Amino acid sequence: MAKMVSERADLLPAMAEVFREHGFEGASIALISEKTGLGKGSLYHFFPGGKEEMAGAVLGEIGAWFTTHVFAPLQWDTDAAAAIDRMFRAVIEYFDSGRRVCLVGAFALATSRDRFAKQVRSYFRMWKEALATALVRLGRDKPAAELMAEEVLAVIQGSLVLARALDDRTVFARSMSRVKRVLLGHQR
Amino acid sequence: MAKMVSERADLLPAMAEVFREHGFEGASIALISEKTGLGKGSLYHFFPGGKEEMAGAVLGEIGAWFTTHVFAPLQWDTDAAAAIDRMFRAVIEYFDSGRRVCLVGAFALATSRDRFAKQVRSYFRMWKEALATALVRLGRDKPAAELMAEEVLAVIQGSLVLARALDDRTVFARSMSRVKRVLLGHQR
DNA sequence: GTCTATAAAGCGATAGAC
DNA sequence: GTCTATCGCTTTATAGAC
Repeated sequence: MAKMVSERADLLPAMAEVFREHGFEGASIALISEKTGLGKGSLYHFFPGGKEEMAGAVLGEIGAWFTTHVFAPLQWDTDAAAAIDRMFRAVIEYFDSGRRVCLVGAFALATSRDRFAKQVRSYFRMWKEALATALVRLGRDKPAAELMAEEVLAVIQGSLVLARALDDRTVFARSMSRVKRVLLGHQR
Repeated sequence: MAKMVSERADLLPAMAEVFREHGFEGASIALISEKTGLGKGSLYHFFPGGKEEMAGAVLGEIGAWFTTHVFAPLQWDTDAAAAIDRMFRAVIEYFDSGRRVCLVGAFALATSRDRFAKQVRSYFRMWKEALATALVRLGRDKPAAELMAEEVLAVIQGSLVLARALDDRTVFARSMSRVKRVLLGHQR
């Protein structure tokens, strides 16, 4: 077995999965080491700040992914309806139809909220603003668009909670198509 | 300072608060001991099963509270509109207008879900069924009522996530009044 | 029923060889 | 850059005095 040389970015997906499944406190360095296949020493080499830096980096990557694939299209695409449609596709795929938890939402509920408050708030604020912008472009007035955006985010997060609680992935798919229908005005 | 003699039930509210604020893994016995004002020895006297039994008892009490104050009225009250109205009052007060997290929802997202899957599922199933029953009594047909109930629960849970993430308690109040208006058909 | 003392295990983090 | 060994601390849980 050859010794592998890693890059920081390569570790993030596996680390993200551990944090998603076990939460910040539940994700032990031993477990992260096991799931990334890297010894503790190597982990601390890449993340001298320890577990907190690891979780911060994971949140950062999640934020970047959503910025590229969801927020930016919503904000700037001239075809707002198409951007919203793509948002739902991306969300359904990302959260694996409700089988996968939203790490940012989970962190928001837990103790970790305090540690990562800035990143957590920024994630939801950007999403809300981007979606509201798309809705304005679709003809809604600003205040109504912001209320709608807020409700959509709440339904997404709540459906993830409910899907997991009821152990029923149909919940998430159902909620997403319902909300999409409301947003796009029964077009499809 | 006189030595106090406690009852198991008296400890549950303080323990619930610790679990809410720190999650299952974050709630250490030392912290629970501090917040209940009881030594570790006493805690293990009441809960020989340790932390898992403590969390289970807390979930049990939460379930009982909601059964009495929310589920039963929804299920059996002949005035369904009044029962729904009271549900929202109870929920807003219980979750302290969004400042307080839903422990059951938080457990659903975290590792603890697996341990307490039965209690978590039961809580949401009972709530959904009770609310759907009230909606049927209000004139909706069964399938529509169940969909609405599902969405209401999702909005409640999601609003709690969002309120905490954005650190904005107006989110929760706003969502609740919006959802209530939809359910009761713009009556008030 | 309450407490303190303590055991045994796991934790995050570091040191240092390679 | 990777690993193993280890430190120091906290954890859950128990034992036993009162």
